[in-house]
Amino acid sequence: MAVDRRRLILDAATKSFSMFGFKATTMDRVAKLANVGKGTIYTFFTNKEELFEEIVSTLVKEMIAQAEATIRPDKSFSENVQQVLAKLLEFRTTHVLMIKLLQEEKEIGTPAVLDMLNHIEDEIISYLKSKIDAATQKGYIIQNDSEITSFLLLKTYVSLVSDWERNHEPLSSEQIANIIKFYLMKGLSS
Amino acid sequence: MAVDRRRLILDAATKSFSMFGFKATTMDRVAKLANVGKGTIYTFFTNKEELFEEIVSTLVKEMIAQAEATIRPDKSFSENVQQVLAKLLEFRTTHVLMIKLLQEEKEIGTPAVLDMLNHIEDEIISYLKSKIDAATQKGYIIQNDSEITSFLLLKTYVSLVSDWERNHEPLSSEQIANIIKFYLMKGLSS
DNA sequence: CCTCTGACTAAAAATCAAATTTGGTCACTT
DNA sequence: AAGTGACCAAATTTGATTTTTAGTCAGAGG
Repeated sequence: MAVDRRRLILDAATKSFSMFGFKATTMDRVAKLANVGKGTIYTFFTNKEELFEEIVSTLVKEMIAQAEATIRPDKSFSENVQQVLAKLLEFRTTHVLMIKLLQEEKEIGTPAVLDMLNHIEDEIISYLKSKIDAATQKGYIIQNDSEITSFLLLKTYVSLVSDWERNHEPLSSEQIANIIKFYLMKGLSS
Repeated sequence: MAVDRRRLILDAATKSFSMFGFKATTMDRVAKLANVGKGTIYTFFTNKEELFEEIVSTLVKEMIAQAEATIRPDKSFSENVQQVLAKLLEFRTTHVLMIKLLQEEKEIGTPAVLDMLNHIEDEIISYLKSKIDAATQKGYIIQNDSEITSFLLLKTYVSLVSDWERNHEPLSSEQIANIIKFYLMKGLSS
């Protein structure tokens, strides 16, 4: 096997999705970029959506791996939650594909992109939930419903980072950390 | 003055906005409904937006009056917050104009409507803030920043009522009340 | 006078057919 | 068997044409 065509296609598609978004990325362009016949793409992926899905799936793994890497077992649960949220949210502003997806969703409202963003949100909540469940198990926090807690954690974080800016000066990460600690963590501390 | 033409126009426009939304309401239709020449509308309102604004402004006043009416001085601050939020959110599902605006924003994305919804949100937050400030003054709660508190209260409430339903069974008002109390109120209690 | 009107206009939006683009296939090459 | 690109039906874009609409204003009516 001289060249991994599947890899070539994934790399080319990732580049194109990042630069032009989902809608403006054509299968012809991906084929050209990957130096591959268009038909070859369809031997690895059943359609454009599935190709997109695989790439987003990798993106999510990358996100969670980076978040996971920030965890410091010597720090408190509350501080680690901060770290993880901060890292996850950083993706919004640094990762090119993520930026493009958020922009495409807002400006064009491509349905496939909305689906993916919802999917990403679900994955993040599910990851947070696993962390919260583990912390509950170990008695670090008290807990009613970890699903609701993770849901609210993410929603609150996103609100403070993006919605807040419509009417106010942006909040620093430190301010956000304090707010989350003040409102959401007090209820959880045992 | 036999008939209050301004009133006729406002009533007709309110009906039309409620039935057809902002975009599909034409000034001709409003004039017809109000039994008034089209030119007459422009003697009271400089343009369609301003007419709309006045109607939404009335809607907001109505909302806040209804919320205010649910306040029971003999109940706790926390319970009253619940009551007020519940009442405000009830508007989303009962008031015909509100329903139409939310639907138009989601489906067509009319910019003038988005502006109005943002405006409504701001008014609600400002109202909540005034209540929180009063409660802080009286020593019922402790408080860092009432602006952030009201912002988070509303955002959390809306998330629980609408976003939550994408993946879960809707929450009952009682459940929502408990969640808000558990997460947001503990930090506030003195 | 002064209020009110609806025919009028310029600009925006909807319509529709033709032209172009695009996702996906498959007969053929290597 | 793996890979390709010409090909096709379906979707999208274009642009010229028609229709609708916000806003105006000359004049009717009281």
